[in-house]
Order: sequence, then structure tokens, then C-alpha cells
Amino acid sequence: MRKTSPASAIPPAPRRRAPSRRAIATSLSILDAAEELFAERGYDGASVRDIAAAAGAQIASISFHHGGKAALFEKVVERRADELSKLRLDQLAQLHQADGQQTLNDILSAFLRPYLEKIAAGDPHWIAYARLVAMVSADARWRQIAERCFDPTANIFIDEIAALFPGVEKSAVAMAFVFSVSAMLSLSTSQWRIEALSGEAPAAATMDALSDALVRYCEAGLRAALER
Amino acid sequence: MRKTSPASAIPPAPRRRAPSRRAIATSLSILDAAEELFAERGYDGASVRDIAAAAGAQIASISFHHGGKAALFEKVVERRADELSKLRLDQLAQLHQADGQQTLNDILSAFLRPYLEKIAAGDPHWIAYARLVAMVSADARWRQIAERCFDPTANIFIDEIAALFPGVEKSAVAMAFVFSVSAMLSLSTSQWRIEALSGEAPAAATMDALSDALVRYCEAGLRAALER
DNA sequence: GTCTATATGTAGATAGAC
DNA sequence: GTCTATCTACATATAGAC
Repeated sequence: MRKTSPASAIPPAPRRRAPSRRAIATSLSILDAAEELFAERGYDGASVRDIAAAAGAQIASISFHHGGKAALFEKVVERRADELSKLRLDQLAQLHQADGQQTLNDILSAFLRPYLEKIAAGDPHWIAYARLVAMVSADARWRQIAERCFDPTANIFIDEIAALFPGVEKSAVAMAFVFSVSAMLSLSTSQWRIEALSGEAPAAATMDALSDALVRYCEAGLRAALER
Repeated sequence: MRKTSPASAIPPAPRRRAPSRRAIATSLSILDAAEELFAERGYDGASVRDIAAAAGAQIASISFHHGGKAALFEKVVERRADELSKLRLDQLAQLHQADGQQTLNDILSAFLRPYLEKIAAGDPHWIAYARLVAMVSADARWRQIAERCFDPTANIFIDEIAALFPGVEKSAVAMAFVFSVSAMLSLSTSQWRIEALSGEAPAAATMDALSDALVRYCEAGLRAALER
């Protein structure tokens, strides 16, 4: 069944020459600048001009390296989503290896803590990421990004939670899960609102305390919504 | 100390002639069209051209009646916010009249139910409103709208809740309150995400069931986050 | 790969006739 | 109050020199 012709059978590799160090730097700085400006001003509010300027690059570089504004936005979201999904699934795998019965708190922590630790470290890239996720989640125009970047991991966690509540419909679990993700995102997207509503005393709460409160909030909320 | 001249002392009323019926209709249809398009595409994504076209009005009418795009956005948010705040504060007043000790569930219901009833009725204007609130809450550029339209009522409810948890810092209550508002908004803003994550079975859950689940979720979450 | 120059479209606002 | 016509600015994208 094999073709007899030697090398020509395999089409000549459509692979390009490896990009130069400088090209990589340009491409990356555009990605970083885009992340910041998209998060701050939204997709329509951030122009490729401003992104290029912030990156110290040419406008034309954006189309050249990333294929246009829309494709750039997708790459920005995808880069972070992939890293975060990996961390979350790693946590889940560790739970399974420990092979005691995992609790709701374990599963929720595996999902929430990796992100909470990122923002507790104060990394502005990850604070920006919450705003991007909120945009994608609220805008049907980015449906494909959500399906590709968020849904696979979310489904795994929803199924894990559903296993703890036999007889409860998956849609109910999905709903309570979305409530929890929304609450998590609000820590970043609405930080200024929380501060504005906190009154005079700034209350130098550590991010760790906020994280713990969020996990407790979500766990209790999920139980109340799903238990009979 | 009074001027002796008769009518001229009082400056001629700067009041304009009452607007015509048609003018009112134009102004209103612009407001309605703007609400829909701002919610669907965001502030930057919705152009005044499209808004005018959707309203069946002229582009120039937008500046004439509403003073420009930014002012129009504010009016759109303010109109709904005022109506909703009134409903919420009415509910709270009824609780106080009943003068039994009000529970956390009472207070949360007074805040959440008026909005949940609006969307349970399927009114697209109110579903759109959640998206607008989410935009304003996530974007510091609209800080003034949030301070004027949302904060006064939110502060009243936060204080009511705080009274049930003596010794807990107001900032902790504000945080848990923002979690709850985020979860509430996600019912409208991320409805399509909930559906996508619910799996094959569409599960024709009534909006009333979703509302009850949300209130249970928020109440239990608040308790867990605030109780010692 | 980078950069200049430009093509082509659309944005929000308003002057002035009606 | 409405509507036409137009102003000015800025958007994304790309062709072609380097």
C-alpha cells in the first residue's frame, strides 16, 4: 500500500525558517500590549494603532505576526487560558492520585486557587485576564473562543461536582458553577467597586483572606443551590 | 434689599416650550434603541449611526435630544437604575413596616427579587440592563455612573446586611455583596454560557426555579463568608 | 521582518436650510 | 425639531520599498 516514489511522496515541508530573535520579541511585545489594552478598553475600544505604539512596534506588524485584530484578540485570550487550564487540571489530577474521596472543597479549590494565587501575587497580566474572560463570557460574538478555551476544562469540573450531587441535573450544576466563576472574576473586574462600597476604612485585607472568603462563599452557595 | 422693578427682577424663566408629542417619541425611541445596541455591542461597538437607524431617527437627533453619545449612554443606564432602585427600596421599606426582625433572606430577596421578576417576565429591556450594569461595573471609565446610580442603594443594603453580622468589617460585607450581584448578573449576561455548559439536555427549567436557586446560593454564600 | 505610505471605510459632531 | 450635507478624525489593513 505504500507509495514507491522516494522523497517526493512527502510534500516538501511547508515549514518556514525559524523566526529571528527580534521577530519573536516583536510578536511577544505586541501580544503583551494587546492584553493590557484589550482588558482596559475592550475589544472595540482598543485600536491597533495604540497597541502597536504601546508595544513599540509598527502597525503593520500586527497583521504580519498575528493576522489582524480579531486573531490577535483570540491569541491573547488563548495564551492565558491554556496556562490556567493546565494548572487547574494538574490540581485535579493530584486529587485523584491521593485517591481518598475528594470533597466539594477540594474540587472547587482545584479550580479557583490557581487563579487566586496568580492575582494574590499581584500579577497585572492575570488581573487583566479576568476582564478578558468576563468580556468573552458576556459577548456571544466570541462564542468560539469560549467553546475552545473555556468549555473543555469547565465541563470536567462540572462533571466532578455533579458526581457529588447524584440526582441533580447537570444544568443546575452548570448554573451554580457559572455563579461561582462570576464571583471569582468580580474579584478582579470589580475590585474598584468593592473598594468604593467598603466605606472609609480601607481595611488592608490580604489577598489570601479574600481568596479564602471566596472559596467559602462558593462552596456554601453551591451546596445550598444543589442540595435537596 | 428687594429690587423695586416688578417682573424683570425675576429673570425670565429659562424654561423652554413643552416638547411636542413627536419630539418626545423621537427622544424615547432613541433611548430604547441605544439601550439595545449598547447592551449587545458595548459602548464602543455601538455607533450613533446604527442607533439612529434602529430608532428610525436622524443622527443629528442624538446630539440634539441627548447631548452626544456619552450622555446618551448615561441616560440609558440611569433610567433603568432609578426604576429598579425604587422597587428595591420599596421592598425594604415593607420589611421595616412589618417590624419583625428581618432575616438575611428577607434583605437579599428585597434586593434580588425585583430584578429577577423583571427577567422572569422575559422583558428584553431588563435582560439588556444586566449587560449594561456589568459593563459599568467593570469599567472605571464609568465610575461616575456607578457612584450616582448604584452606590447609594447598594450601600443601604450592605449596611442592612452588616447589621446582621456584628463585628464583621464592612469591607467584607461589601465584597460578599459584590459576589452576589455578579452572580445575579451572570443569569442574564452568561445565559448562553450556562446553556452551553449544561450538556445535551436543555432542561426547561423555569426562570422561577433559577431565581430561587440564586437566592439560596447567595444567602448561603454570604453566611459562609461572613460567619465566624 | 520592518517600515513608509496610502487605500478605504467609518466614527461622532454640527452648520444651516427647512 | 427635523434633516441634509459635510467636516475632521481615526479606524483596519495592505502594497511595495528597503
